[in-house]
Amino acid sequence: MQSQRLPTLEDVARVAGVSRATVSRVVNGIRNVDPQLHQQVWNAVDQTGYVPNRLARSLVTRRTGTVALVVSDSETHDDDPFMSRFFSDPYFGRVVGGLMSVLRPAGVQLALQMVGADGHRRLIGDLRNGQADGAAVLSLPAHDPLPGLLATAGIPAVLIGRPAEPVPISYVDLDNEAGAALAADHLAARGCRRPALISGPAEVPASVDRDSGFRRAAARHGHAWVPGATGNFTRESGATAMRELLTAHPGLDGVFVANDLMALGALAVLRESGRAVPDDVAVIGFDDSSAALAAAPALTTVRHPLEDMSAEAARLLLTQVETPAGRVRSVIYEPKLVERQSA
Amino acid sequence: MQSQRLPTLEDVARVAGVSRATVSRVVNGIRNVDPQLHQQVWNAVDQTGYVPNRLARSLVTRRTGTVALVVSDSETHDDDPFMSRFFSDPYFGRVVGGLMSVLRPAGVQLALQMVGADGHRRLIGDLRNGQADGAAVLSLPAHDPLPGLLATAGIPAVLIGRPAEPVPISYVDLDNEAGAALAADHLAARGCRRPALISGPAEVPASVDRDSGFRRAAARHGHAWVPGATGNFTRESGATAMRELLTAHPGLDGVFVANDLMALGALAVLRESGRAVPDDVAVIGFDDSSAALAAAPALTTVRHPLEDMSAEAARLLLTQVETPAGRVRSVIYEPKLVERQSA
DNA sequence: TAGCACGGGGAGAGCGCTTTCCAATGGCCC
DNA sequence: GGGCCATTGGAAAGCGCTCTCCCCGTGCTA
Repeated sequence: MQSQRLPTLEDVARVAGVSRATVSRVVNGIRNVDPQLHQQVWNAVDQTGYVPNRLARSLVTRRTGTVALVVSDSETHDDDPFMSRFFSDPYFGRVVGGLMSVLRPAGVQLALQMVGADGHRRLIGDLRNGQADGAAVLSLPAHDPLPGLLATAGIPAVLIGRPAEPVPISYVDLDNEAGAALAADHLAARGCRRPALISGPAEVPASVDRDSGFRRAAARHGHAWVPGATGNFTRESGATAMRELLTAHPGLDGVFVANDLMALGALAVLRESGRAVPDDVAVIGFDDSSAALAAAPALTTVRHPLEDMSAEAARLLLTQVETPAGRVRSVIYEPKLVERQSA
Repeated sequence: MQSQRLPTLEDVARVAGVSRATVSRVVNGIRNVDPQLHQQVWNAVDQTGYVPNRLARSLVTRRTGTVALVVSDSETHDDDPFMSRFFSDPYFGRVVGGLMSVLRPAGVQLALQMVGADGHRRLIGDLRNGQADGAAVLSLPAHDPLPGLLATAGIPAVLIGRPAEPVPISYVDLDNEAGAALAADHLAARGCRRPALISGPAEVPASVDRDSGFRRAAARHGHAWVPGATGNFTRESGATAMRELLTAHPGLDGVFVANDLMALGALAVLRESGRAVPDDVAVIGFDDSSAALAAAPALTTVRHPLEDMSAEAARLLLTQVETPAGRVRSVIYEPKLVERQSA
């Protein structure tokens, strides 16, 4: 192990026979430098194997070339198994992939930050101190103070999914209402007479929108009221909800499930109960996650372009980092229905 | 936006009426400081809202409190869609979740680093410069120079999955051979007479082991030779492989698939072909990822305790960071069979 | 020929923190 | 009561880098 001192600017300068300042200029491509010196410096860099120290650089430039992906879970605790569930959910990976697709070409790195309720102050402090240039926020709990704190602190930040309370902060989101309406329309078009609904947690904005979007569209098709049950976006909760629904309304012939994972659970229960999908009961999911294709029958679902949205979030964040004075912006995506076999 | 200068140690010192050094000692809990001053300092910290600047601290301590999760894909390019595939694969999320379960309580942060072949030198440089205290490496390509480079540079690092070539570096891995043998035994126990095999890419060590493990165990059960096809760990490739297999060996009555995702594809093809699972053909997957439960019928599979392994990797990494002189270590996990409905 | 503008390079002051070294203080023993 | 050690706080030297000044030299104009 060669934990020798690493070459610094100073060393390169000595080898090249110039001053630190000049090496810095050459390395950063700032200002014209005499071509010959320029060459000398690069030779010295190669010779010494110099790599600029990002930390030192960031300390003075106040720029890190890193953005944070903040996963805010102020309501859960460290020992809560929730987190592992969250990471293995396809959701997380899609977000990371989308962010990376923009960040990587831009040479920006991604740091993962998980914060609980106690970590907010610390996080804001670190961010303001230049721990990262900005933050993409995945806000899990329904009423999260974090977006507000970020806005107040003037930290470049973009939310993935709109905040529960209005906050002057940029975000990308999906038109969840429209997506749910798509599902309702499709069910109606198939001739469903008794649609039902499995919603997500009532505090999550996306759940609420999917719920109301579906009900409103169903109403347009003459269903003044639609029976519903609630889950928490996990497979198991979807199964439970489906069982409830079946007990209370054995005659239902279509169900819209607020995400694919729950739909998977619903599908399993339907199968157990001896109902054929889609012939006896049509099922529509939401997200078009990898789970949708894995399902049998393959899930008809509402496509949630999470990768695109995350990529856009990264782009917004990057511009915001460039131009801190810029306007707060939001981009809403239109969902579309992906028709497969379950409905 | 209050982009005022943030309070520094200096400011706290002024407010508390002591020197910077004293504040530093108090904040870091180093050496006994007079209890009264101690209190004064903390008051001043609260009053100013001081948060230590991690960058500045790291610059001098040579410790960052961050480890990197390096995803090495030296064979792919930026425009390769491979990466998005990788992130949405359950694999990635499980690794992150496992690492986080150890890192978070330890107050260590995770930075995501993706490097292509061109980025190696840069990565090593950054790491040595103290960009991160160590690296957990997810090495995708078969013959990756990165592990060797890390070892030579003396950077604390742990591989998740053993390196293709022997390299003096710590790693955690699964006994893939044993896992595959489990599958073969189970198939035999069910009375399969014509087992087949869908393997992963031939260059990936895990694939090779699963392949040879299965064949060896099958041989013990009297199957001197087992027909096989190869995929690349994606669902689609699993479907293709299954089709090939079915064409060449229509009479097969059991198949071991080297990962769950491919098994999903295989299941779909089997269904199309009118074969019942497990009655006509028994299917066993590998990984016990979330996909296994989503499958219909639910997949019998070999459990790959990736979260535990990643957590252990994080632990190894952390000790290695503490004790750079420590021995190179490897931890091998034992797989076990999870019996569900597909076999 | 004197004056001036401008391009290019060096010196040095920090960025915010830790940590070594030293001085001052107090307590204790002889 | 004086000397010595342990304890505690301060001064200051960096960590490696950027960037503002400032100076020097060249080439042009008047």
